[in-house]
Amino acid sequence: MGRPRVTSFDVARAAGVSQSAVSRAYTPGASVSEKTKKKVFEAAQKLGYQPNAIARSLISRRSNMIGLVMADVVNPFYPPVLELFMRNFREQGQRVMLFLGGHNQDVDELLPQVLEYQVDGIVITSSTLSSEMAEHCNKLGTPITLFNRYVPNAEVDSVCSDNIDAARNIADLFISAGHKRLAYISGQINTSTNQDRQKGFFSRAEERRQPEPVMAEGDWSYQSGFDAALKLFSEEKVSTGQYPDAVFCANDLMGLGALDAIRYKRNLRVPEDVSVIGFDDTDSCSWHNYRLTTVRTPVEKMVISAVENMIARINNPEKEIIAVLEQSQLIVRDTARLPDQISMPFVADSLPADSAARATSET
Amino acid sequence: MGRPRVTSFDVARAAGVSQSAVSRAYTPGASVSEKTKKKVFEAAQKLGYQPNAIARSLISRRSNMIGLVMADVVNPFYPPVLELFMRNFREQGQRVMLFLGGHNQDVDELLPQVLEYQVDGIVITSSTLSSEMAEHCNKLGTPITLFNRYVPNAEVDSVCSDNIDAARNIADLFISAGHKRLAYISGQINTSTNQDRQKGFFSRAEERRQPEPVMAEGDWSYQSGFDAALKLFSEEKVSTGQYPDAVFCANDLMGLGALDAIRYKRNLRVPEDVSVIGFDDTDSCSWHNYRLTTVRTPVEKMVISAVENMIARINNPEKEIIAVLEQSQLIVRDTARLPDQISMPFVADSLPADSAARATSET
DNA sequence: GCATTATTTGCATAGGTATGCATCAAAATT
DNA sequence: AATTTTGATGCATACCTATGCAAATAATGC
Repeated sequence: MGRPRVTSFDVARAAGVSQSAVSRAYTPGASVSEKTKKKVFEAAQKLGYQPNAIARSLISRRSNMIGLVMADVVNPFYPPVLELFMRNFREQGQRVMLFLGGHNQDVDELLPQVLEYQVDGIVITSSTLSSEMAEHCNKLGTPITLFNRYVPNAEVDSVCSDNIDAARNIADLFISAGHKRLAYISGQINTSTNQDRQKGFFSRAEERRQPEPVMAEGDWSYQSGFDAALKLFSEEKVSTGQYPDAVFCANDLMGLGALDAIRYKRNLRVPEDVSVIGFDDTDSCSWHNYRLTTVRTPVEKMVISAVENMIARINNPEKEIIAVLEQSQLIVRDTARLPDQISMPFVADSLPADSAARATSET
Repeated sequence: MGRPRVTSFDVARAAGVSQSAVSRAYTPGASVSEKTKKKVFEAAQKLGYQPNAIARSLISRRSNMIGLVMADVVNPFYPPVLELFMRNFREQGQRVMLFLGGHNQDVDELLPQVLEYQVDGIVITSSTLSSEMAEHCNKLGTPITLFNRYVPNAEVDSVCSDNIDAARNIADLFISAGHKRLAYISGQINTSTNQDRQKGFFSRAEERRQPEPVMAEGDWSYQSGFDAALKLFSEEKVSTGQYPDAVFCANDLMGLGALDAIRYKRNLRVPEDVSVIGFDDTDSCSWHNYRLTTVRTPVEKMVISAVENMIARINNPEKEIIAVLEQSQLIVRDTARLPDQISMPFVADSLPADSAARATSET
């Protein structure tokens, strides 16, 4: 199948040096004179030689490949995460083998395929693996980092944001601002992300002696948020005034769906009649027609932590296991009435006053 | 660094067979008895053995890895493309090494890194490579497929959608529906995608003896579409009635931005005062508040073509070069007045009449 | 039961690079 | 000029698996 390849031996012959010399020419910091280096590169250039990373990996026992297991690229939360991982791993000289489809049960089946390729490490986003599998990887010496998933007592690193805490804060904000009828639109109920957000929201409401929030089930999608809101704001409830006055949506997509339903199907005003808060700070939240108040996870910081830690562990397998837990911020826009005192870190993302002016002034 | 690995020799010893037998046990269709196969797998199980794909690649000259070069994962057009590629390549037993950041000039620098890993093939989305680089890959026997980019006379396969034709059709639709003042909001002007869409739109307008469409420059982002629309619909133009009555946006994101600007900043009605058409059929187009009429590229079909062709070429390097060109469809929603006779393939994506009813009936 | 064919098995080698060790040349020291 | 130190080079081997070939075994036909 493959044509005869140009190898380091060919280059060596053409350059009049040994194969070792060729190898060293391509190894930064190896012991080679500038002169032979030059000879080697010239010969390589002429022959169209490229070092074979596969062969290198075999002998050096370092593939410089990271296996990245992603749950759901289509959810707009993930593309930026993917991009950040790619960029940061690349800066560390690591290539990325991508694997999709990581619901928890899948991951155990997927990992052997990843391990086959002798990746230097594995990052798993938003899914967990069995403890047996973790043990297996550990035995093989392949480090694993969980991103957005925490496993107590497990032998794996993890980098998460504190969903429970953030959701508790949202409850606090709603209540302190005087909302009386809280509601929650859930993500897929069996996911840990959803469970944490729900738990935080409900538990804080209870602590502050509020009636239990009403809940409608979604699946993270826009349409499910839209539908869920139609249920929470049934025409009957709207006509009797017995509709929620504060809705926490487990992610932005559902938040936007809910917004559209509340405003355009039920003709309620946001935030005057109803406050809505989302989660993730997806791009579309800042679109002019939405301006959804939401929670931003420090994704960049998290990815950088994950990558740095992975590299450190590859270089030192004995490194102690870490469990990073980052705090989120509230991104204040226009869809929620908030108390004077905001009880969590926040950023006001107001529209630049001159935006329209600037844009038109150039015509 | 790496612990001592479990190799096929270890398994062979434990199973009381030769290393060849172990290898064959893992090779589908190889000549091994069921009995030894069983012995091998049991020993492998006990030792935690996994075949080493790196070593296999080295000798078999097949890495079963595809290099996928993506331009811009953050643009919502691409995540579905990525997912499709992942799924289809996986079904063909191929893993994917992902590489980001492929603007044309980058690709030539990026490819050597991809080739190092002896990938069986390379897919490049939305970027081109120099003819020298194409020649280089050709010499190495590494097939290349361009996705969404066509290079006349080049020695590479390509799978594209016909942007020019689609844009011509949009112009036709606008004109036939009686629009008089056409406008175009461009993507980044140096990209071929934008150039094709622009060329098609303008050339057809000219052919039909319309005044040249006015144009505002965007960069594919929501905000740039918003800003571009503010320019096209300056307050002065709006007050004198001299604003465009039909806007073709080079992608959906800009289309949505334009919609928001036109409706909420300029208080014009869409589609009564202005028709807007986008491109790509991104998810958010179908959101209730937008319902953007747009053009859908047959992405799935294209990815399947690209993958099938790649596999075929890997198995037969002498296969003739193909250049697939798929037609797009119009997705009819609510943002454009259209003629009675629609001159291109189309789908009416009307809101399900019972959607709201169904959603509320369950409360 | 013997000859013939089909199926398994093991041996030995190849695939392309990195690296410890020994050798050798050059530079530095006295 | 003789000796030590430094740096460059080549040799040989290891990394782990796949596969052609020959030998051995099992299955088949008569």
